[in-house]
Amino acid sequence: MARNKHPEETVSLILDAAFRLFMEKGYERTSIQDIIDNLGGLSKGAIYHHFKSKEDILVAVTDRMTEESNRMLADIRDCADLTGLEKLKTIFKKSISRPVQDEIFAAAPNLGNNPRLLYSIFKETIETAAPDYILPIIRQGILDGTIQTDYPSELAELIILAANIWMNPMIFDDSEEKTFRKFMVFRQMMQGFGLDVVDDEMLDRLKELASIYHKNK
Amino acid sequence: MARNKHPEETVSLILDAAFRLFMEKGYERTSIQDIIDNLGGLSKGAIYHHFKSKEDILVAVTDRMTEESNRMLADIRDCADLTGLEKLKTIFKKSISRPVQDEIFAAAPNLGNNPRLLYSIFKETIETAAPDYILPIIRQGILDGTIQTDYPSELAELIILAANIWMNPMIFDDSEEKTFRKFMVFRQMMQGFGLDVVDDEMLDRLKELASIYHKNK
DNA sequence: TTTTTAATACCGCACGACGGTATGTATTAA
DNA sequence: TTAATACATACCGTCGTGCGGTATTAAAAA
Repeated sequence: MARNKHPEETVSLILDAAFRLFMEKGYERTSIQDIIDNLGGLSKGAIYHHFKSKEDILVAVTDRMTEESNRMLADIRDCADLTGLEKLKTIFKKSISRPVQDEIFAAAPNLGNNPRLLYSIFKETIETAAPDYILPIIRQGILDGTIQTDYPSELAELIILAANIWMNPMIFDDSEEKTFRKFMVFRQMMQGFGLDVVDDEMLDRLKELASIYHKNK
Repeated sequence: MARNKHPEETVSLILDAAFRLFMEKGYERTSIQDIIDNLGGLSKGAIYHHFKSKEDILVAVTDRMTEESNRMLADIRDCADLTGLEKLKTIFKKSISRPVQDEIFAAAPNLGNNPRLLYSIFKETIETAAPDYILPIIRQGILDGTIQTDYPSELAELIILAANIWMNPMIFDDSEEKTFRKFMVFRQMMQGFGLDVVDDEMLDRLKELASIYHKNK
């Protein structure tokens, strides 16, 4: 393939193909050659010019996956006129009402059979989402009196673990009903922490989302 | 190596070596050749006679890891003279006071850098521990009135996920203090579900355990 | 402007290691 | 004597990766 004046387009192409293949076949069962074959004439050398290893491609793919979500989290975290508790509530509300047509759902992913990708999400959740996004919000909530806890960072971890992993439809291919039941238990857990973040409107929206997702596959 | 009249001993040797290597280097960075080299004269053919794939070895290793724990869970589950809530409490008490000198801790494992093994534990937790052990106990608790919930299987999942994954020192290499703080949040979560399963004696024992574990490495 | 230079986008082959298999052989129990 | 089985040996195809080379570009020098 001819040299591209804008190499980031090539990088993007590689990531597109890699993402799709990782989702379809899993990371381990996707070879570099598979990615090449889905790229239209690009060579192995090209890939290893832009990425230093296959693992490096996985990292880039995961980054791109969580980018949008992290941007949303950052926006809410940095919003000036919400209490800590309100921010938490906003997060769950938004994560429920996110557009369904985005590429993640379109790929009909199956992280439940994808150890490496699941591991990436898991790591991202613990090492980034919890300390960088949820924790500051909880700290604020403690200051403004809307959240009470003696262990903010552990609370942040447990909450986001439940939300990002256990309730993630990409990981658990739950039925519509099961998703709903999980959410009910999640709500009770949050209430147990004194956090009333799930209202009935959100539950309605959730049913809807689960239904759409299951029609897609 | 000469033919062994008791082939299960050979199988056990293979699993011993594989387990140690998986812990030390991770599943993916352990090659079949590595296992062979740690076996004293056993050949590749021998391994592939007893296991049909490397993946198959991983499954066997994980099974052996969770075997003891599952036996304990089964014992408690099938115990006749405890209420559901008491059984839950017994589980957490026992899992805290388990002997520290067992092989798992001796290997100073690092599941946090071991995607495949982490995935195995994760899967085992969701697909076996939750439905086969915790769920029946919760169901019993509902019947005998010591546990109240509309969503028993989801409650089982969330509880065991927090306990087996989030609070697993093999996965999270937490400091002694952090482990304790997690347990406090876990306790609060359980209380939020109306489950008072963590008493002060358990917390004391926990501090002790965390301390021993960290001296080992 | 033209020429030179240095960087870089990409090619493609070759390598060593890997997981896995086919086949052979010796030992055992029936 | 036979059939099954516990191994050994030799080999295969594929994989991730390194590397020498080439063409294209933008910046520096003329």
